[in-house]
Amino acid sequence: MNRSRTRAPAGVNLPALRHHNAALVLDLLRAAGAEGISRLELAEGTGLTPQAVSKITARLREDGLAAGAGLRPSTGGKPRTVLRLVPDAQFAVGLHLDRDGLTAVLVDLAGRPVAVTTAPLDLGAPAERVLADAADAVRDLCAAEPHKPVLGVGVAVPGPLDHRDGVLHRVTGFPRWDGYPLRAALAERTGLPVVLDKDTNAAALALALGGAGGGDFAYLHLGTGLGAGLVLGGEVHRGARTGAGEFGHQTLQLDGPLCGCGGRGCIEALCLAAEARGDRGEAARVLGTGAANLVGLLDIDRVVLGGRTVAADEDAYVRGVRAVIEERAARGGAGAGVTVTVAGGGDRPVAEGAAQLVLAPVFGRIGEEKRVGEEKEDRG
Amino acid sequence: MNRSRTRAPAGVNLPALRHHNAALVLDLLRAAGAEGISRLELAEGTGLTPQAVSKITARLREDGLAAGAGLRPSTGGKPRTVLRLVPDAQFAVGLHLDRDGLTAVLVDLAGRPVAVTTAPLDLGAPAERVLADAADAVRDLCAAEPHKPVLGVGVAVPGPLDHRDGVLHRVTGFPRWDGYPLRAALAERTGLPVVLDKDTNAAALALALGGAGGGDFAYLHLGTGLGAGLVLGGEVHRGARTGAGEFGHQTLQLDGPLCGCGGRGCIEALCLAAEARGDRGEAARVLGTGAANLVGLLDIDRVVLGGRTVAADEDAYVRGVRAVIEERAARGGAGAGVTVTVAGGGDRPVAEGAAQLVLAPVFGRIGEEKRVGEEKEDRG
DNA sequence: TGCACTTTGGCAACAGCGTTGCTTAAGTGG
DNA sequence: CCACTTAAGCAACGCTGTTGCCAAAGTGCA
Repeated sequence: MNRSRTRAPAGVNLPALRHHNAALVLDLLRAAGAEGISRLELAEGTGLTPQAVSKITARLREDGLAAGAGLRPSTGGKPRTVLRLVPDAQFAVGLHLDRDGLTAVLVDLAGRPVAVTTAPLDLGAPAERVLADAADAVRDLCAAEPHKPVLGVGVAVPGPLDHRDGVLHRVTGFPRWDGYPLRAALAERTGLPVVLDKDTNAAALALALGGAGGGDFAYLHLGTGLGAGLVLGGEVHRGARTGAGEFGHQTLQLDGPLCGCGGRGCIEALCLAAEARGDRGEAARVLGTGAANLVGLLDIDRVVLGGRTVAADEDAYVRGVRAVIEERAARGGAGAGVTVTVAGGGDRPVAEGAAQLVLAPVFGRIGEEKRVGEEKEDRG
Repeated sequence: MNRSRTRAPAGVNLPALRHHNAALVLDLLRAAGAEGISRLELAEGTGLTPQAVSKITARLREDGLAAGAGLRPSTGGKPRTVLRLVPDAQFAVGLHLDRDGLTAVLVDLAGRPVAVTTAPLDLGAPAERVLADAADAVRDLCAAEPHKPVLGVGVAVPGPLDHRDGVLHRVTGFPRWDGYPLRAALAERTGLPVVLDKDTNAAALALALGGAGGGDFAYLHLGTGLGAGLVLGGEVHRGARTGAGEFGHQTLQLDGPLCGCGGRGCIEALCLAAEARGDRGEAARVLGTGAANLVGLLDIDRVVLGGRTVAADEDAYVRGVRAVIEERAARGGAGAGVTVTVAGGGDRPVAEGAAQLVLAPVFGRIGEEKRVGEEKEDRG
């Protein structure tokens, strides 16, 4: 009786099944990239029969989402036909609303950016103004690929927010946005579906789909603050209220120095203080200790570092974090085989990840259950 | 190309769809308990049409898994027929192998124990001996409900292990078990399917299904050591190598006192040291700080405490942990509305949770994807 | 008491899914 | 040139949930 509320209705009928399997095939096509993938490999990857894959791919080709891409060398019989995703069949817009700037990007189905816009932005300005700027950026980008369907707009924002409702909370430093229904407002302005998420989650999603291996991982963003994006089981973990990933204010030093949040011994405070006094080794060690805690708690495969502070000296941070994790693993603790890397690419991955928020359902990554029994609106 | 390995083949065909929907209905029937649930409520809960629910429940009734249970009062028309789960249609065995004792329980489909056995056990004894004791306990319990199908045996064990392979790792204090394929060995002995998991995960699963509300939560077990079981998105989070939940050796005090694991400032060391010197308030504060970290990182709804050390003074621990979380929430951090409770029931929930490891797939909770394309063995 | 109305739930027909059995296409190798 | 191998489509099929319709079983007012 109580669980019926906590679990979304997940009954599956035939259209939902069809959509699910098609998304699965599309996901494999995307992962295969430009080199493509054969029908039999798709069958193996999905667990479906080759005949079912043939039917599904035939539909995808009819819809213009897939196309043939040559033949494999024969292995003694008829050579396999290679299929590939048609990346420019559909597009999505990614928007990164930061404290001082706006980055907008139009990506194709493969996630590759085909147009990028950056502009200064004052998050402290009236909502109408910010909204207008954002809507303008979306309109300009859509003009880059006229007559091609744009699936929607993904928006990445710094502060706390609710991914489900698309409502902002107290964006740090900009209390005016508290309770603002950004998703609904932007959807009305643009006439497109809008998805809202935290910037760290968008970055994590971009990394999860960015080719650099699968597995569970944590993206740790160290800029003026410290936050995390978690990918567990191949999906972004947001928690019930999109609050997951509050990494900066984890206590790492009981009764430690006071932090801006009012707590004591927060990772963020310790890390930034060390960085401020020039002790980058200590900053990396603090970050690494927090990362090692996370690795042990969630049993993740990799840690990815990003943000301006890390970018200032990537090597030092990677080595420092890696050292702490490896030391703990060597003692018999968790963390053996965990890789530590940097995200690279500056802030653009955030905007691209925001666009992936829109693309994810197409490939069956998230938001699947919302479609059951609903009719999709078709917008041109 | 790389993602095909990280993601299990999830293609869905018609038998899989049928099983999925039937499991969904069974889950709602279980949640409804003895008071039952009507077809229309099932339809609303699953998102399927009433007619589909009628077909599915008809099959369940034929299989003896569901039965009628009276009528609802009429609301102006034909009264609804109430359906309920038939709990004693099938059973499952739960085994809790602890360092010094063995608890075995036979539960029905509703998760209620119908027979319990406890016996002393020496985990340091030869594997043959431990295995024989476990198999005997299983045989004795099965005799309690003869001629009724037993779905399998769930086994909860303290140390690190691999849930997927069913292989033990270095069980703390008992290095001999390292690499022992307990699942396969016990499956051969008993002739039943066996599922292996950590004791904290089993306890968490029992709590997740134990009626006390849904939502994501963490079970923190403080006994001779400190571990955690995480339930995220309604399912137990194990991580890729079943390593998730290593909570005791999270660093909470940089350069703090040395821990038995070789690290410094581990929660476990700080907490148990405070407890040893009689400072229970400090022990609770340490535990609460770790819990607050976890609440912020994962955005969970509740924290459940358990274990012998907590049981010695439940009030002190609950109040202490709650105080830390509420203080952080009051400052504007995460944790508003998070409840802190104790598990209660001593160690028996672990054995019951172990049995739930076997029942979970029946209700579509976990291990769904393994069934696609495979034929289930039927054992009587 | 009887009739109108509401609500439940099953029967029958149906569209559409992946599967199976078979055929055709398109290569390699002796 | 022929035997063999492998890939991929066609047709028939079983089974899914859905739809349209109707019987069953109540309530409530005349």
